[in-house]
Amino acid sequence: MRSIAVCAAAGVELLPRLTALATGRRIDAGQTLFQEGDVADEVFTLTEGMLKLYKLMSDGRRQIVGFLVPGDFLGLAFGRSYVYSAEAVVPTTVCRFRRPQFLDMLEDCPAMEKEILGRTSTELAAAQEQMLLLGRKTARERVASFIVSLARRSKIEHEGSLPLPMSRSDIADYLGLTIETVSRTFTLLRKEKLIELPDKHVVEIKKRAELEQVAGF
Amino acid sequence: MRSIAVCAAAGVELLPRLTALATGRRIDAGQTLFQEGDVADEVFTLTEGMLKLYKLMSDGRRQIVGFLVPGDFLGLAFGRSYVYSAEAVVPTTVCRFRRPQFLDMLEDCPAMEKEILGRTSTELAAAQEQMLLLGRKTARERVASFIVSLARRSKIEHEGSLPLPMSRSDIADYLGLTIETVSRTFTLLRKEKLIELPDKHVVEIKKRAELEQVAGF
DNA sequence: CGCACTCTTGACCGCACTCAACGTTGGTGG
DNA sequence: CCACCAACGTTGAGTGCGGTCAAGAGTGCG
Repeated sequence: MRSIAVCAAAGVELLPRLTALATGRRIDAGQTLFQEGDVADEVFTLTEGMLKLYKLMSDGRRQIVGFLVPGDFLGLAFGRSYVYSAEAVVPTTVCRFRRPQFLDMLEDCPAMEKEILGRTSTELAAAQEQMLLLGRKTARERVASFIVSLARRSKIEHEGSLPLPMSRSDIADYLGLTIETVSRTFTLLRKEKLIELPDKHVVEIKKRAELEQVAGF
Repeated sequence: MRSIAVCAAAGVELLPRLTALATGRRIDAGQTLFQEGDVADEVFTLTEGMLKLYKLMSDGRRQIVGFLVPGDFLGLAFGRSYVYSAEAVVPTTVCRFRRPQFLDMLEDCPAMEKEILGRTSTELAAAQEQMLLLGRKTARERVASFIVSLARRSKIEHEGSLPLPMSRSDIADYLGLTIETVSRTFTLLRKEKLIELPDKHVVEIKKRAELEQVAGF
C-alpha cells in the first residue's frame, strides 16, 4: 500500500502525528467528495476504492482528468479552491486532513515535502502523456493506451486480467470519446484478439506487445 | 521578470550562489535544447524568448504540451530522462544548472523548494485545463481559449494587441488541430469581429468578454 | 529574380459523433 | 416468483466537423 510508503518516507516519528490529524470518511459509489470551485480547505489521501477527478463545462460536457487509486493524494492544488470535482467510482474511503495542519506538517518534514513534489511531477508527466493521447491519437490508440496504462498501474506485466471498475461513460470522458465509440473500439480490439472481455468490468490482455504497439508506447 | 521573484523567494543570500552555479546559453529559433529521452542531467530557467515543449510519436505526429516564457523552469522531471523535447520558438536564452548542484541547492533552501512545488502544481492545473480543451472543446472554442490564455499570461486585461511568436503549425500541434483548421478558425473569429489579425504574429482582441464566452471560461 | 517557406482558401473525404433500437442486468413492488 | 422499469452497454445507420489534398497568395532571403 503506497500510503504506508509515504509515511515511511515522511519518517516514522511522524506517523502518530499524521494519524492524529486525520479523520476517515466513507464515500458511496457516485457520491462526490468535493466540487470544482469549492473552497479547498481539506487535503485527502485515498485509502480504498477509486475516485475520478473531472472538469465540467456549462453545457454538461465533461473531461475526466484522472482516476485515483489507494495511496494517491488529492486536494493539493495551490490555490484557494479545487480545480476539479472528485467523485467515487466504487465505494471508497479517504483519509482527511485540515489543510493548514497538513501544511504545518509539511513544514516540519522536508522528506514529506519531497515526496509530494515527486508525486506532483509524476502526475504532471502523466497529464502531458494524456495531452498527447487527447490531441493526437485515434480512438483505437486511445483505448489501447488506456488499457496498457491501467495494466502498468496494476503491476500486470504481461498478459492477464484487469479490473475495469469505471463505466463506459467514465472511460469515454477520460479518453475524449463517446460511449458508443468506446464500446465499438473494445469490440474491435476483441475481434483483433488483442483483448478479451469476459465481463463489462474486466479486460483480459491477450497480446500485450501488440497492444503496446497500437497504444504508441 | 519572474526569475528575479524566484531568487527573492529563495532568499537573497542565495543569489550569488545561484548565479555562480548557472551558465548561460543562447538558442536560435528552431534549435532544440534537449530531446525527449535524453538523460536529464541539467535544469534550466528561461530568461529571454520562448520555448515549446513537445512529444513526438514514431510516425511524426506531434503534441506541444506547453510554451514557456521568461521566468519559467524546465527539466525538473523527477525521472532519469526528459519526458518531452524543448525547442526555441524565437531566439532564446536560458540559465543552465547541473542537476545535482541544483538539487543540493533545493536541499539548503526550503523556500526555493516551496516555490518549485507551487509552480509544478500550477502547471499541473494548467495541464488539466488543456486536457479539457483537447478532449471536449470544438476548434472554435480551442482557438478562443488559446488567445484568452495568452492574453492572461501577457497581463492583457481587456481588449488589446497580443504577440503570437509561434507558427500556425505550433498552434495546431498545441491545440490538437491541423494548420488549415487553425487558419480557418482565426479567419472565422475575425469575421465574427471578436479579433483582428493585423499581422501573422499579432492578434488584436476586439471583444474580450465574448471571446471568453466562446472559450468556455 | 527565383526559390523556399508559411499561411490561406477551396473541394472533398472519413473518423468519430448523433440518433435510434435493442439486449442485458439488477433492483423494486405486486 | 415474476412483471416492470431504469440504467448500462452494444450495435447499426446516417451525419458532420475537422482532416486531407491541392492550389495559390504573401513574404523573406540569397
